[in-house]
Amino acid sequence: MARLAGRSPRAAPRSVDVARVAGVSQKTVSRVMNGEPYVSEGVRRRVLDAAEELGYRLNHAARALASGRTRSIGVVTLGTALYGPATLLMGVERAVRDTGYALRVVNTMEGDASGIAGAVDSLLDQGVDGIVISEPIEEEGDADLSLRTDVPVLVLGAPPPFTAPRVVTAGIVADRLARAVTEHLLELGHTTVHHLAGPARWYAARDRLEGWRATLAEHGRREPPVITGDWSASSGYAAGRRLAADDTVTAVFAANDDMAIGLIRALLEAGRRVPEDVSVVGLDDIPVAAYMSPPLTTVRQPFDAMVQDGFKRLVHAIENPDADPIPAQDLPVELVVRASTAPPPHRTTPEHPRVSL
Amino acid sequence: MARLAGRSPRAAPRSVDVARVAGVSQKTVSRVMNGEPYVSEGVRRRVLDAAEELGYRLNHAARALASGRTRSIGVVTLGTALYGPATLLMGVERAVRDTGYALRVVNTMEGDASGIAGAVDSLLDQGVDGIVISEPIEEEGDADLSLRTDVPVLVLGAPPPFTAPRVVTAGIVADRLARAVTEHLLELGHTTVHHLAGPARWYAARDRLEGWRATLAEHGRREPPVITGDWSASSGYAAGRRLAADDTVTAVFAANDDMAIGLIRALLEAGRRVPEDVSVVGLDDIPVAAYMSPPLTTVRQPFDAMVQDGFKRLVHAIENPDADPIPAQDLPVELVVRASTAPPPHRTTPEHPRVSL
DNA sequence: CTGAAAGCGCTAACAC
DNA sequence: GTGTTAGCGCTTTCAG
Repeated sequence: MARLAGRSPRAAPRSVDVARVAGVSQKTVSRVMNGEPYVSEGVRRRVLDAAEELGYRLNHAARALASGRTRSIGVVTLGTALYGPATLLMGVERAVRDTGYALRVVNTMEGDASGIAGAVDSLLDQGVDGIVISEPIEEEGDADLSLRTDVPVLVLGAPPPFTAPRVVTAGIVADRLARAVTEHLLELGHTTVHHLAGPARWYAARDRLEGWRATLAEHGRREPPVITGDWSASSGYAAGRRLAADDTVTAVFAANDDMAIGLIRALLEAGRRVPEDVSVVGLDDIPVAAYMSPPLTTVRQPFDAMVQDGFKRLVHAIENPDADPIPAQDLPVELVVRASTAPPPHRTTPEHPRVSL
Repeated sequence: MARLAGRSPRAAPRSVDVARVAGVSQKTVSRVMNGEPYVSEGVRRRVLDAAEELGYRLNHAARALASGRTRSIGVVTLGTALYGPATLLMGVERAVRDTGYALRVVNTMEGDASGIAGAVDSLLDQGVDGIVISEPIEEEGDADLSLRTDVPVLVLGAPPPFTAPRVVTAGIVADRLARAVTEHLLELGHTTVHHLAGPARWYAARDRLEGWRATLAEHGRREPPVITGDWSASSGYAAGRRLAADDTVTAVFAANDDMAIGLIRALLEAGRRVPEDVSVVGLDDIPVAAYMSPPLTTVRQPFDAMVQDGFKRLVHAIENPDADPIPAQDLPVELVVRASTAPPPHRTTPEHPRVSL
């Protein structure tokens, strides 16, 4: 049945209403709203004025239905306020707003049944034009995740072995983070470096683990057993208690700053001095890292550049389906040396009878 | 012009396609997809099977256009990875997924021209059914922000003087956070408490400032000059350098943990012991707070409960436009006493000759 | 440079 | 319980 001849007074104005006021066709209004060429300046102004006067607001649902594109991109994040993921998400929001796309967010929680694939699915379901997966973690079953997607996908952080038609990745810093840390410690004179890793399911944790391992191997150093935490300061603390008992430990690389902080606390409580007895380095450079006692040596990832670069390439892939993808940019890693690292204690005989300096 | 008789093979299946396969009308498919009653079990199964077989996926844009509702809610956040805002956002994501709504995010950055109103506008523009404003800050011009919105709005964190048709707020912890801290310090025997506030534009900062001020007044204590930071550890450090120079300072309440951490570092560097010479308490209980040296005394906000409660009420307001709003729940504040607070140093002459107990 | 007509895929309202 | 009919407000295609 016809809705009604004279629409309810409070109904939102439509483009035809604007057209009527401006004295043009509805299609012309559409042209103006989309910034299409071939509209004379005079008409454009009239339309804009009419729209303004009526308080016209384009209906995105109608546009999406008619055009088949939603002009929105979806992001899959972990449901945590962890520094890395949270910073990345904010970066994506910032990047997206400049492009005119809207942002839809869905998160996977660790141990989530449907996982990333489910999240991607729900995004596809909502009809996004592109997808960003931030800090992926490994799914339950298959190691090789194949995304059944026809929209471009950007993977931020350590890229898992995704199989998807149009994937773009960013943040090829991969093992360079771990390498920078490990080499710093080795250069300081430590015989070897211990590693407090992140949860094995996180690709970011694996990258660091492998980078550390490779660096040690290249330098012909013994690889001590790995300890695994869960990114939290409390897991770092637990690890620290174990490590403190072993006085061959002189250098530890924690996979993130939170764990490094917990670790240092445990070391200190056990009477091991940092950095005199043991050097500790974290990763992230969280805002408080510089204000620890001692100030934490750490590595910083170029989150902003990473997101910006990745996003630019994602949008390119969305808008130029057939063009070649833009190559990824090479991003710098920044080692921030502060006071939690130092040369190893001097060893005369079996043990270290030595004070600072 | 007609698109084409036999749709392109790769086109997504529509509900009519499902209907054809299931041997029912298109409307029945719609009923099944929406879980409407009055569909026999047999038909429902046939439809579901057909949908599954075809890989049918409901078109949300079409649904939104036809129904006038998008089943999505928008969130306005600050573009920061600060603990409070980030945690709140994650909470909202978690809450939203259980309700079947989709989430759209837009962020305001501090000093943003359009500010919250602009963000709300862009959300309205995208057609959301409800809006969440997390941790609002004051806009450029007007103090009294009136949102021209017809959808319900949930304000998380300190509610500003919003004027909007259908606002719901959550997190009435308001001055209780500051009160808990200030009273804790006073009970320890400190004559007064200094305050390192957050940026004045943040309503959350004001709440804390006022709570601290009120508590001091109630106890008849002198109110020391306020120092203002920007939530960062480095601003806390700067404040700490100033405070360290004044040895009448025995207790400081920092408006968040990051600033408290910077503050403590500055105090320590200046040779003032924490907590023996000066007690410091933060606010948030960030994950590393317990692993500082000394472990930080702080207050924790019930973020999860706050979001859950608020969100439940928002959805209620969306789905029952005419019903009375659900009253806000009273939320607890949790003071976490660790080692950064202690009774004030013993003073022999002018001041309080007293030790603990 | 501008306009007319025909849908996009779904839900709403009403029969049967 | 189920089907029919009319749009939702845009973009698209093709004529002018």
